[in-house]
Amino acid sequence: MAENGGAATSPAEVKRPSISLPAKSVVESLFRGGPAEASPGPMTLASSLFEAEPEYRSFSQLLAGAMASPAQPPEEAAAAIDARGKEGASLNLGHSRPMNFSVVQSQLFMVPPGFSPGGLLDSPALFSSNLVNLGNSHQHALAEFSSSLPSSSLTQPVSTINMAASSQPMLPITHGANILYPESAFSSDFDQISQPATIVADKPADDGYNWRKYGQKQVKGCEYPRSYYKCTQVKCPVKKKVERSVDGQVTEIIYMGQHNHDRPIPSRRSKEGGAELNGNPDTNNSELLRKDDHLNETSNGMIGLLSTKEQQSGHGLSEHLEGSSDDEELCDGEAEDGEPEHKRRNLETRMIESSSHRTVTEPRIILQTTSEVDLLDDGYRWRKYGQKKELLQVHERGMQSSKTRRKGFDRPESRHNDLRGEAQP
DNA sequence: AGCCTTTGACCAGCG
DNA sequence: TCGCTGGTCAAAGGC
Repeated sequence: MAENGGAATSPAEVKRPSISLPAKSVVESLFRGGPAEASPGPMTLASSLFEAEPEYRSFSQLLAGAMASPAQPPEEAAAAIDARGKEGASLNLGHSRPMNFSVVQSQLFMVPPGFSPGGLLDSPALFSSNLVNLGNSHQHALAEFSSSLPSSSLTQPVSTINMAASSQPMLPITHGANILYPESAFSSDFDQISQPATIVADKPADDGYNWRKYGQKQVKGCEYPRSYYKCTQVKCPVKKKVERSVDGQVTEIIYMGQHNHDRPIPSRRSKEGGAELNGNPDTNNSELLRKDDHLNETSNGMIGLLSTKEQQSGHGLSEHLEGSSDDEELCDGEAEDGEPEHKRRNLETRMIESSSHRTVTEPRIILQTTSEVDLLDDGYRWRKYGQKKELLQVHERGMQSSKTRRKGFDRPESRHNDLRGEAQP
């Protein structure tokens, strides 16, 4: 039988550059106050950057401040954000910071059921054109969410979190160490249900709901087989698609639909994932969930999308840093012509549009480099050769990349969609 | 016994 | 019309 997407998908063969923290730098200060051993995720980096700037209280202020470059006064930056808010906004936090690394936040922060992106989406601070008054609770919640990312985040090239419409529980995020953050950790009813702090990748997404796998396919252009799950609750229309890497890590989860029922009782789930329930919800999660209560007021979103592919892909950072490489985040065989990718993007866009009741503006936070030559600690030395001022264009590329995943491996183009006895290694 | 996963086959949309 | 592709069905088997 044909190899699953090509034998080249072996993790050992895929060299994924990772980012390590500079021994001493501003970065170090970012982690102060956090758990001793916990390394923050990229979002933490971002949020920490925000917090390190006390004068920026609201997200809009953060944006304004971030937008302001030495050549662009904050007022102009804020105006630019106002003008482009509907298209998303980029943050340039590097203007006044001696950062010698960069983190690009792009694409996928899709809020799954329970996390109620509706709350976030309803938040004018995050998604309105004016980007006004991001409540501290939101900012804090976001920061908390970020801080809950696994420590391995720092060794990931880049964290891509995309927010779109969904009412699904927070998705687990897998990282190299098979640590998942339970989507339920962001659900409003978390307080009532004992939840794990971490779950392993054996379960694609223990979000508190019960899922039945009803299919699996090798999707063309995607590295890993995609599994199809249905919520086992009767008459619950929710489905999700999960892509896994060969080593079992979830690389992407796409939620479709909205649960029309409450979560099953924990005992039910404990049967399926007893170990998952053994974890002690750390204070971060607990607090985060309390924060999330503010966010979980509405749930109009229908699709959640989460991807860790860019985290796992060592190219993500560098390409983002180069500022024009989102288009390269294509599945194999599609990078050149882009047409199939366009099709795919349209399909996914359609999915979201058809199932969401609102127009979703994806947040896009970009931390750009400031120096011409940046040491990224990913083992390579990067030279910045360009920068675009047009946020709209950047965002549009971001929209594309949010729907595309970099495919780093060759895979057969012939029809081998069905996995026939291709057991996991 | 019930629920799950696996997997070959089928279906529908699209170019 | 045909082939490709993603999504789903459903039988079989496992736990």
